[in-house]
Amino acid sequence: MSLMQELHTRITEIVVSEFGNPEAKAPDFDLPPEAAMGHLSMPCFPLAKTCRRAPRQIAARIAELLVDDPRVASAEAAGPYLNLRLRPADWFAEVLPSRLKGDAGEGLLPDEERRHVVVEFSCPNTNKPQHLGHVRNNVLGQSLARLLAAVGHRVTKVNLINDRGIHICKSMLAWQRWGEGETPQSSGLKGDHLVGRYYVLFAKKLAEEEQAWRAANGYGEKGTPEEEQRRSAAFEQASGLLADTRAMLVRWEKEDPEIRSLWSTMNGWVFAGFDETYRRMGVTFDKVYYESNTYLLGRDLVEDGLARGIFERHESGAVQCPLPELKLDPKVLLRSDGTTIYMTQDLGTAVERHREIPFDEMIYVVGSEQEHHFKVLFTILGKLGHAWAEKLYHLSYGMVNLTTGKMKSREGLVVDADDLLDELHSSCLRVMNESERRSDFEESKKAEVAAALADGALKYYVLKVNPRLDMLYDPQKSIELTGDTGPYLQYALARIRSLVRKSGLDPAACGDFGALGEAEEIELLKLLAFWPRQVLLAAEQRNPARLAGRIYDLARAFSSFFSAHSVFDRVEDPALAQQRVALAAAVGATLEQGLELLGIATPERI
RNA sequence: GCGCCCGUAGCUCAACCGGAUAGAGCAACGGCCUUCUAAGCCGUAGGUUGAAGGUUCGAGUCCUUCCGGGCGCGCCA
Repeated sequence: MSLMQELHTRITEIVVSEFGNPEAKAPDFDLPPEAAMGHLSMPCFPLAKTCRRAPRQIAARIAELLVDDPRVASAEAAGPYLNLRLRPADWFAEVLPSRLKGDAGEGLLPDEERRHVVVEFSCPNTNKPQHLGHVRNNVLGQSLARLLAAVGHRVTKVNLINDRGIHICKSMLAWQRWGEGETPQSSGLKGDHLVGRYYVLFAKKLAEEEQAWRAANGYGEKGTPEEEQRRSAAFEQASGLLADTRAMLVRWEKEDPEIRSLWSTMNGWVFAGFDETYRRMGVTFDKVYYESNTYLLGRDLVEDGLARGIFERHESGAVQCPLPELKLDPKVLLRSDGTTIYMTQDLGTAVERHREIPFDEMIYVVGSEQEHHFKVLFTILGKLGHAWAEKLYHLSYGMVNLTTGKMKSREGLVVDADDLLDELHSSCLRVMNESERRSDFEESKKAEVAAALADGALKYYVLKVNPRLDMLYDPQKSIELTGDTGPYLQYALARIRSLVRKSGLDPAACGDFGALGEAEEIELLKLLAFWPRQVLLAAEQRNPARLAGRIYDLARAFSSFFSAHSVFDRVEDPALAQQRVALAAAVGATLEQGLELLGIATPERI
């Protein structure tokens, strides 16, 4: 048990014995708002009711009884708050070795709370390259998976690629019609970018067709909203391009060899492109599924539900699920022509997934615009009698908006993931080339470091924002490399590594910490002591942004310490140098763990 | 119309599920490299937390109403 835990237990004992309240449990320790107040604080308000005593009296009494505790250097009541100071040497001796070894400590869940968690994320379409929205998804999913694993869960990362459907046929049709046999090789384009180009081209040709159609029908002027809606619907019926696309989908479903061949060729290009982007971002999966293999799942499930009276047949012939508990209209699960829809597939996929991987919990990392869909999905699975439906969770994240407005992939108004990484890469290179300190870097080394920094800049930019919120992407700000950024964190870590290396001292060889005690050192100690709990909280709340903030706090505290004090150079007392190196190394190990949990690269030198 | 989410410094975001004086970065201004990495550090300035009520020892956080914004409510995916 850690010192903090011991003291917490001790305080609970005091509360029980002093105030005769067997139910009471001391509130969690907090950091006092001012360092001068002490190391730990505890508000005593929550105890007031059950102890039937004023908070300040409780704080005072606990302080009184703790003064003689050998683990405590000082204990005082500041009004209703209890402020404690530990003996720094003892606290350092406990925390530093533990952080150096990367012990999870309180950050590790007890065996009975560990689960097998499936995290499904990324799930791209094969009709376009990945953009910033996908980046947010990838980076969130990857980080969440690592966080959950870090606190003791077993995690399976899963990707379900949307590789079929009418939208895929659009890029296929455009390539077939206007591509003139262009390939990634002939064009020098990454496969996903090439296909994306034809998806955009399709949208352009369709818009032209619609314009011509409107002109021919005398719809030059914009009508009322109702009229416009009718016209759009009429155009959808009249469009030759759309009709051809639908025909292509039918041929695809009939496994027409020509269409299937075109499909696998173009998908192959996209997969190769995706692989490169994933590799670049350090995103990996334990299992990859393809919708072309799973899209038929679910029909039997619906038929079965119909037979069991859970679903009903509408007079049109469609099968639907009534949803009075959500106060919603019935959700159609099979169209009147018997075909399946998105929801049907998701139902089938979930059931199949649980059969294959008997998870305790599954997290879908999907944009917030699908909250309604998942609410309905989980409800229907529950109605079908799957107890695990309660263990499904939609990690809903907000949209990434641009300073110029919304992203629209059909119109090519997106920030492309690869382009953005390239831009960040050259920005990092430029800074390195301008720096005299880095004049001895080899060119290949520079490129390697720039890649790592670009990785950190992008991921941290995305991860530091609470997933739930929409975020704004500002191209100017995102290539900033100073201040609250990924490179700042990576830089702090690289400095520590260099420092420890140059000191020639073994951080682990340090047994005594009596020389430490400067304000900046204590600040670091507190952050390190709370670290395992922060990891646990971030995992519990499924919020990497929480951890990102704590990593930044730690890096900033170290930078302050580093500016204020010499670690070993010109430090007279060898014991002090040794202890400061151990402190630096412990911070380094923690930063390293934190960055790893965010999926951010940690270059040795910067 | 109904449902969900958001509104904090000029801008982008924090605030450890209700705790002490709401914090960072960027932008602005002023300092700090013959010493362990200046992608750094220190300082100045910047706020009626959209508005009004309420709940309580205590509210940016919870409740109500209003204002403003986003996203949904397909036999599309």
